[in-house]
Amino acid sequence: MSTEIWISQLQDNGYRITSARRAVVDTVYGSTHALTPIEVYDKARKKYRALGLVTVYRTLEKLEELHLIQRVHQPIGCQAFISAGVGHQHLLLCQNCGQVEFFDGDDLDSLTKNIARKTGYQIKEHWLQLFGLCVDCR
Amino acid sequence: MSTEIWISQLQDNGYRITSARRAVVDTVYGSTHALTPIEVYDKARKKYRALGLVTVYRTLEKLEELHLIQRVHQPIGCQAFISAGVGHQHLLLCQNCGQVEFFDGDDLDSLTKNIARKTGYQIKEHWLQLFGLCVDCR
DNA sequence: TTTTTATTGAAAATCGTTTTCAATAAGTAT
DNA sequence: ATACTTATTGAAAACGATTTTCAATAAAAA
Ligand SMILES: [Mn+2]
Ligand SMILES: [Mn+2]
Ligand SMILES: [Zn+2]
Ligand SMILES: [Zn+2]
Repeated sequence: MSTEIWISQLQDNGYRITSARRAVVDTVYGSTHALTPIEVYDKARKKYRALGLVTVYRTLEKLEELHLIQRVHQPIGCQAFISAGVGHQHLLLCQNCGQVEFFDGDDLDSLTKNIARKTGYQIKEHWLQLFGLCVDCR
Repeated sequence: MSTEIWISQLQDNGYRITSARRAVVDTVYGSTHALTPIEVYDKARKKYRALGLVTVYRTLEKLEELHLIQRVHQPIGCQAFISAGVGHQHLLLCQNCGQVEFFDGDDLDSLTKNIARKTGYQIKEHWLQLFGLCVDCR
């Protein structure tokens, strides 16, 4: 499990592999914190100085399109990205340090059935996110 | 239950009641769809032509501050607002027409306890949102 | 190596939002 | 009612984030 997985995915989808894209991939892949475009830019430029902010936006766009990263919605803003989890998962965020973890095993079936019955809605999907303090911050 | 409730709330908190604010309140209060600032502006200007977009932003800011409205996060964007529910509630959104409903009675206690145990996090709050098709759209 | 063309970063354009500011009008005191 | 104080207003300018344009470059194919 390394960044080469993402690189191959880009390649397999007809995208060329460049130094700029490697720098962005290296930065975002494996980050334990959600990163905004500017944050990606600042970090990635330490690996590849000539990198342009525009390319960060364009690369994030492609990674999101390939479901390799996902946008993280937070009270402070919704522009940050994190590696996408595999399969059906949800996020757990530390309100202090911004660390992100995935969890699965939520069982919302009886809940959604209930709501569907009460409201008449046909429920297609759900967003669930937990906020709290991580082991280091509690 | 009318817009006068919001008007009083504004008044009680030292804000003056103006035609511009009435137009915004009349537009947002009771809307079954989340509205963006521009959408509020377009609708409210039919009630009060001289209204400025700036005032829409400023009024929404105050309504949010008083917890009378809340921001709605969606895949397409996170700038829209809807009347805030009372107490602990969650949103149910129609993916077709954008209608918003509230629901309560979710019991996530055992889930959060589980996740807390597995991850070591101290969980403080949660976001839960359901998406689907409303009665009219299904 | 040569050729093709996707990708690049700089600069300009655009979009949503915020700030500035002088004029106005809401609420209060007279 | 009238005068007074000051919060509120909308227009214009400023701002920050994102997107578009474009000529130069470099990745991949021939
Ligand atoms: Mn789930
Ligand atoms: Mn809940
Ligand atoms: Zn933490
Ligand atoms: Zn609908």
